[in-house]
Amino acid sequence: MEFHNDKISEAVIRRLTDYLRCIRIASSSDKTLLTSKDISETCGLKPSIIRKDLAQFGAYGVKGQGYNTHDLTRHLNNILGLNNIKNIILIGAGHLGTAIARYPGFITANFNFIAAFDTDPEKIGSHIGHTKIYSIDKLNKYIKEQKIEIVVLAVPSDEAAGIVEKLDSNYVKGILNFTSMVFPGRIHDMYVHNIDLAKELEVISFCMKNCLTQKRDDQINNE
Amino acid sequence: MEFHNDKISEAVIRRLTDYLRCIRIASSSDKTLLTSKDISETCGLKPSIIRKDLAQFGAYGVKGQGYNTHDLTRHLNNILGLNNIKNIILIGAGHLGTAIARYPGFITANFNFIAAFDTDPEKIGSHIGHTKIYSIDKLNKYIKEQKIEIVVLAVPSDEAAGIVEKLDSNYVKGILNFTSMVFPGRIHDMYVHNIDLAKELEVISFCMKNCLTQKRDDQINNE
DNA sequence: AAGTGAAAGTTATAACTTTCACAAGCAGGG
DNA sequence: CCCTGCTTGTGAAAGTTATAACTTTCACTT
Repeated sequence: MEFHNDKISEAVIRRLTDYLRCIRIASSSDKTLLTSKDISETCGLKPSIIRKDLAQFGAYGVKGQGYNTHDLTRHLNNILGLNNIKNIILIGAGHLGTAIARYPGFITANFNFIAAFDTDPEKIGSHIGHTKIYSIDKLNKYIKEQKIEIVVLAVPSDEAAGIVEKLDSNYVKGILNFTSMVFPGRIHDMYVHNIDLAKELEVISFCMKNCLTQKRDDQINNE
Repeated sequence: MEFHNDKISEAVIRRLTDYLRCIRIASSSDKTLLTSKDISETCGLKPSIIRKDLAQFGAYGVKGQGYNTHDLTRHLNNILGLNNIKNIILIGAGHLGTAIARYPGFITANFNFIAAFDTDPEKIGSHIGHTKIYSIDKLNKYIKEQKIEIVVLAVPSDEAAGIVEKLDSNYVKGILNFTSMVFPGRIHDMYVHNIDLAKELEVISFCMKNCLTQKRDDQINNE
């Protein structure tokens, strides 16, 4: 990779994905150049930080003009490693798991649900879209055979810990955890990322009442 | 409210929700006291920041002992405003919307989906659990009548902007946006919170490759 | 009833992030 | 071919956050 700086925080990465989305939205129009101001208006961040984030990875812009949407998309995809298709699996084919597997955004980002796993005998053998559901007994065998690195976990919360514990960490390096179970950032050298939908609602609910400014990491006032 | 400090960042709020979840998980055992170290081990944060976060809102702990799980839960729920039931609505009763409405974590956090809205005539009149699906034409009428403050948006991405634009901002103050559409933090005085499931996968994918440390806001190394 | 250990609360500092302000430089027009 | 306007890229300053180290206080023990 061609970028010089040696340390990038997760916050920066999150913003890069935002920029990518903003470009996607904007490029539906015929504009071929976007300025940091343009992007800032879509995603609500300040132009200065957008410029700084992008400059960190190289001078992608043209002074006086802005950023070429096509080039910038390519660069961002490259930084984020989204250029090649990554096979991932789904564990738990309930309502949420099914919805996740069908979520169109994954395809855009080049993630492919190659298989799903569940305990329910009625589900085993059926499909979610093109993704076949297998018995969870075959999970680690499949992981090994297909060298699966990323797993999406959408089982009932009380089953989550047991499954994570058993996952073959020789192959699995990342877990996207949609259960209400909380895991520390790393388990057996696997990177775990917790997403709790209710949490997001809790945050928004608090922010609604207390937020005064409109920036991302809001400063909030209480009496 | 009894807390003295006047500024709280969103990051703190996110951590508070984590603590709440950690307590929930831990309190299934018979422990009545939890230390900052206990909590740190479940959620992967450092004990010092947990103590600092909690101390900011008052001295809830007992020196030498830890935090009383019951008291701390009550305090955290109080800070986050989760003690009373909040009626919310769902817009878009597709796969994702349906899964969200069924997500058990919302009930725990006292959020109640009082109604859902969709354009599909076949869905209108049917139910997701106890939540009835109405025509989207009746959306603003319903918002006004029921004084809805929080809306969960799970429609196809290309419909998102149109719906947000039309929402009655006299009542709606918070939008939880599950579409791939990106909104700035505030629109017409409504606080918008974007959740893109693919984004989380993008972040984890990057972190997997590059993360070296195990803390939340990871420091990442590239060559 | 004093002593001890353990963990909360607190403070100071280091690390990191964001913001501002300005220099640099490209494109288009005259 | 230079001049003008505009936006990037950057370096320093401001602001913010996390961390470690320290002090306090409680409960339990003897």
